[in-house]
Amino acid sequence: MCIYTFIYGSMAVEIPENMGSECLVLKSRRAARAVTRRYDKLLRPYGLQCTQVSLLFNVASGHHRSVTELASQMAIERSTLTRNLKLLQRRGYIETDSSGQGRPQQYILTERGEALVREMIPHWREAQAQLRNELGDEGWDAIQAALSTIGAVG
Amino acid sequence: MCIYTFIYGSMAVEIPENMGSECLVLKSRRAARAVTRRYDKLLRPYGLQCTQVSLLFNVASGHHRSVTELASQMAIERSTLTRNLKLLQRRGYIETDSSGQGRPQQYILTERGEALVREMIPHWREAQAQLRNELGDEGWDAIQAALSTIGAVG
DNA sequence: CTTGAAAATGTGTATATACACATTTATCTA
DNA sequence: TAGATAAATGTGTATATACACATTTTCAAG
Repeated sequence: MCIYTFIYGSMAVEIPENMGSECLVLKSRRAARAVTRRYDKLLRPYGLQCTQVSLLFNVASGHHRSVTELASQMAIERSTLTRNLKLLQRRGYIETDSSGQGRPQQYILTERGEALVREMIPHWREAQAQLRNELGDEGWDAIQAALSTIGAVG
Repeated sequence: MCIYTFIYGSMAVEIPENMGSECLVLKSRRAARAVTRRYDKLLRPYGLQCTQVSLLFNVASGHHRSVTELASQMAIERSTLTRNLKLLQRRGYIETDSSGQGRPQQYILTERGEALVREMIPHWREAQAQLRNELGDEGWDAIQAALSTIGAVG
């Protein structure tokens, strides 16, 4: 692996040359920031931030029976998810399903949340289409595949 | 675009079928979380979190003359970077270069920071190698290319 | 030298993320 | 049924991120 040496004060520090260009954690986080900013810019005029919209979509899908299960599906830390859910709940978009008796907390949409989901879907589609157009079909597909792969890193 | 309808309480809500599998913001954030967790697990025993290590590497590289410039290079919000730098400064790894007279704050490594960088480089390399091995050379290259592309999304 | 624009940084507020530890509830076994 | 075990959630603490607005410094035009 190629490195380069640069003089730093009185000492020489060797930083791997590919640190900036190949550091997976640096690049994956930068990518997430860039995409988030873009979606936020497009969706913010209509209400929530994109992270909350995608969480709302996941709740709407209903493929979960507990917070723990939803956290597992989204590959997000459970306590993080709990707090994000509380925000949506405080704003009246979701609520816990009181019909169930067990310990698990199943979140479902309120009427207001349903209305918001309906409103946001076309804007979300527009954002997707815009980026797909910018990246080209090939680029888009390659990116989707790459993100699926690293999203599954254990 | 294909959608499916599911019954939600008394109403039917239509969520795009590809919402979960193709939402770029969901997937890019999930990928960043996964990679971050992995690097953190590998690097934490040696001190800092991976986000701070990569920031430290960027400071060490010295390709910046101000916080604003560094923020631009890293595609990170300036006020975010400011706070992250303060953390490293509080721990004695970096300091502001007092030799310059202008308004810009140029952060440089302290001796302690230099020692930490030297210590972390092999561990960072090991983390990179481990993931590359898991993903295979082809997968690795494809991911690198994809992340470069979306990281540049304006 | 004054003034006004531009550059750079600082701060308040809010959300997103994760780990460690504690608490509560459900379930199984003897 | 009592006690142990597992499942699910709650909470404290710390870091990461961004936006909006304010403040400070620099610098050029006049």
